[in-house]
Amino acid sequence: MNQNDPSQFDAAKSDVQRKTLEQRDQIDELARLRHSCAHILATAVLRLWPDAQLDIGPWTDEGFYYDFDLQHRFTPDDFPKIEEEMRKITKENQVFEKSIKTRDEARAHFEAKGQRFKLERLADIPEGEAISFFQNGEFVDLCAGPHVMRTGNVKPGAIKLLRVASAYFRGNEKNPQLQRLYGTAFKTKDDLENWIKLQEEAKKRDHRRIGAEMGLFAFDSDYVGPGLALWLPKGGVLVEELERLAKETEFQAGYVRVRTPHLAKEKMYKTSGHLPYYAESMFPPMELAEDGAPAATEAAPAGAPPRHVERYYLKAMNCPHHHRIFAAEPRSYRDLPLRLAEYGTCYRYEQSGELFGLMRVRSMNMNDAHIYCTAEQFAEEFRAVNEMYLKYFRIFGLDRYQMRFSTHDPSRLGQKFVNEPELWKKTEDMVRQVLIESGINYIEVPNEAAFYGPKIDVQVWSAIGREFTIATNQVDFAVPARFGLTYRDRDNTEKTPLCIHRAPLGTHERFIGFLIEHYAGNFPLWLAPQQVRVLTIGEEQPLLDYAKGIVQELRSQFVRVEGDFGSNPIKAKIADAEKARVHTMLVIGLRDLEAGVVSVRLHSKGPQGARPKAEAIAGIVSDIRERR
RNA sequence: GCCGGUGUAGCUCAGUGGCAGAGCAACGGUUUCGUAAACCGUAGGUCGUCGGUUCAAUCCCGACCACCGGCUCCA
Repeated sequence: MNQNDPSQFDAAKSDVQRKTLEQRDQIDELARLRHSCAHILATAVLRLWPDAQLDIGPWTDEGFYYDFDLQHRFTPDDFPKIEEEMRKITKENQVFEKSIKTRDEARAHFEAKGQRFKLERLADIPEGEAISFFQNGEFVDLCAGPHVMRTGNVKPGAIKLLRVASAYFRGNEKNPQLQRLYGTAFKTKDDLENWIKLQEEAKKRDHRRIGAEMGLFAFDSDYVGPGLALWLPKGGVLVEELERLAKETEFQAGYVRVRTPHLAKEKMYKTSGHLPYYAESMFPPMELAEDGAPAATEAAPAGAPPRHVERYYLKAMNCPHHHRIFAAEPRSYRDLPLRLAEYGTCYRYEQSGELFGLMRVRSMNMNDAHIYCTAEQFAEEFRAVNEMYLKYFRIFGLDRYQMRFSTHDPSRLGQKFVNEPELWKKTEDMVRQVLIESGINYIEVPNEAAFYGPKIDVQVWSAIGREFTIATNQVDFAVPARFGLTYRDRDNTEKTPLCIHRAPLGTHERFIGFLIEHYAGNFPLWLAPQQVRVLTIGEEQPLLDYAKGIVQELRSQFVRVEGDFGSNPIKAKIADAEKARVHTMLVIGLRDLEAGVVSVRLHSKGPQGARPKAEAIAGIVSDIRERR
C-alpha cells in the first residue's frame, strides 16, 4: 500500500471550529467551562502583558488553549503568576455577556485595539452570519461561544496550566508562530486531581518507557540514526509473532508471498507518479556512475565525457515493486485475483520534529499486500479484506476503532484526483456497500481520497488516549495503468486490473508501539516475549532436575521458557519475574516435586494454585496455539 | 523543518567555577529462602559533542547533535 504509516488524525480536531452557532448551543457543560477558561486565560494574560496580540482560544478534548503573540517568551515559570490571576478572575465572578455587532463595529473595535489576528479571523466569518462577541469584565472577544454564565462557575482550584507550545497562525507553517498556552479545567478540584493521576498512570504506559524497561527496542541515533529502531531480542519476538499471524492468516485467505529489494531506480518512482511530488519524504537518492563507482566521489578529469549516472532510491512504499512482479509474467483472467503479500521494509525521511518513538519512524516494516483483480471481483475482495481487519481486531481485543472512508471531490477531478468520474463513483459505491453490509462503524470524509482511488483508514485509540491511524485499505484504479499492467481477459482483450492496497496490521513499528500501550506491556501469553519462567525454592539436586525437566519439555514444544535456579530467595525471584512481566511463573519446591505438580502464578494476577505438571504444560501449549 | 525545554553511571535522579555523588541494576562472595525485593563487598563516568571565557569549566557563553512538549507534515 502506499500510504502506510498513516495518521491523518488531526482532521477531526478542526471540526470543532466549524460548528455552527446552533450546534454550539448544544456543546456540553465541560466544553463550555473549558472554553470559558480560555477567555479567563486571555483576560489574565492581557492584565499581565497588555501588549499581547490575541488569536483564538478553543476547548479541546483535554482542556483548552489560547494563542498569543507577544514580546515576552512564556515559560513554565510564568504559570503560577498567570494561574493566580485566573483564580482572581473567577473570584470576581464576571458575567459572560453575549452581544451581536455589525461587521463595521467589530472591525472598528479590533482596529482600535490593534488586534491584527482578530481582524483576520473576523474576515473569515461568512457574510450574513451573525458576528457575536462575549464580554467578561474588561475583556471582550470575538467568539461564537458557548460559555458558562459567570467566571465564578469555574472553581479556582480546578484550573491548571499545562504547557507552553508554539503554533502557526491558522496552522500554516508559512504564517508567524504564536505562543500557545495549554491548560485544562474540570468541574471540581477532585476531577482535576483525578485527571492528574490518570496522566501519571498514562506516562507509565508510554511505549517508549515500557520498551526500555522490557528491552523490546532501542534507538541509537549516534551510530544508526534517528527514527531507525533496533529490535532487541524480546521485541524481535513480537515482530516474529505478528508476522507469523499475518502469514497464517494471509495463507488461508489465498495470498502468495513475494520478496522485493529495499531500493529501486528513479524510473520506478517517476512511473508510479511518486516523484517528483514526494521526493522530499524520501531519503535522498544514491547516485551511481555507469560502471558502478559512486558518482559523487569521482572528480571528473577535465575534458572527460560526461558519465551516465543512475539514481537509486530507498523505497518509501512497496506497491511499485509489486506492480513489477505483476508485470514479470503474462497474466490471464484465470490468475486473478492475484494477492501479493510481503512484510516490506520502507524508508521515509520524516522531518526530525515528527519522529515519535515507534509510532513515527524512518524505517518501517509494512504488513503490505496488493490484490490485483477484475471489476467483478472487487466487491468480494474488498469485503474479504475488511473481514480480515475485524478478525485481527478480535484477536487483539481492540474494540475502540473507527473506519474513515475517504472519498473524492468531483470538483477536483483531474487535479487532486484522477479524472475517471465513473470509476470513482463505481468504486466508492462498492466500498460504501461493503461497509454498510458489514455493519462497520465508519465515517465518510469527502475530499481525502488518495489521488488514485478511495480509501479506508482505521483509527484507533491506545489505552492512554493516543489516537492514530493504524491501518489502511485503498482502492487503486490508476497506477496499474501507469505501469502498463494488463491481463488477458476471457474475450481475448488486454485489460487493466484494479488494485487494492491493504495493510491491516500497518507497520510493525506503529502496531507494536500501539500494542505495548494497549496491553501496558502485559502481553497475552502467545505474544509475551517471556512466556514462562520456572522458579525454584531451594537448590536440592532432585528439585533442580525436576525444574530442568519442565524447562526442557516446554522448550521442546516451542514455549519461550527460562529457569531461575539461582540462590536468591523466592520472594526476590518472583519480584524479578513480575518486574520483567513474565506471563506465567511456575514456582516449584520440594513439596511440588513430591506431588508432581507446579504452583502457577500469573503476572499481575498472583498465585493460581497448584496443577499437575502435565496438565499445566498442556494448558500453556494450547493457549499459545490458540493465541490467547 | 519551526518554537520552547532537557542532556551527570545501564535506569531514576542529587550536586558544585577548584579530586564526581546516591538508590536500583551489574559483578564477586555469604545466605537455602513457599509467592513483589536477605546481607556484605567490588566495579562502573571525557558530566551529549565541539569551540570560547578563565590560573582552573560538568557548572558561565556560543554553535551543533540527540531527546522531550507542541506546531507543521505524513504517498
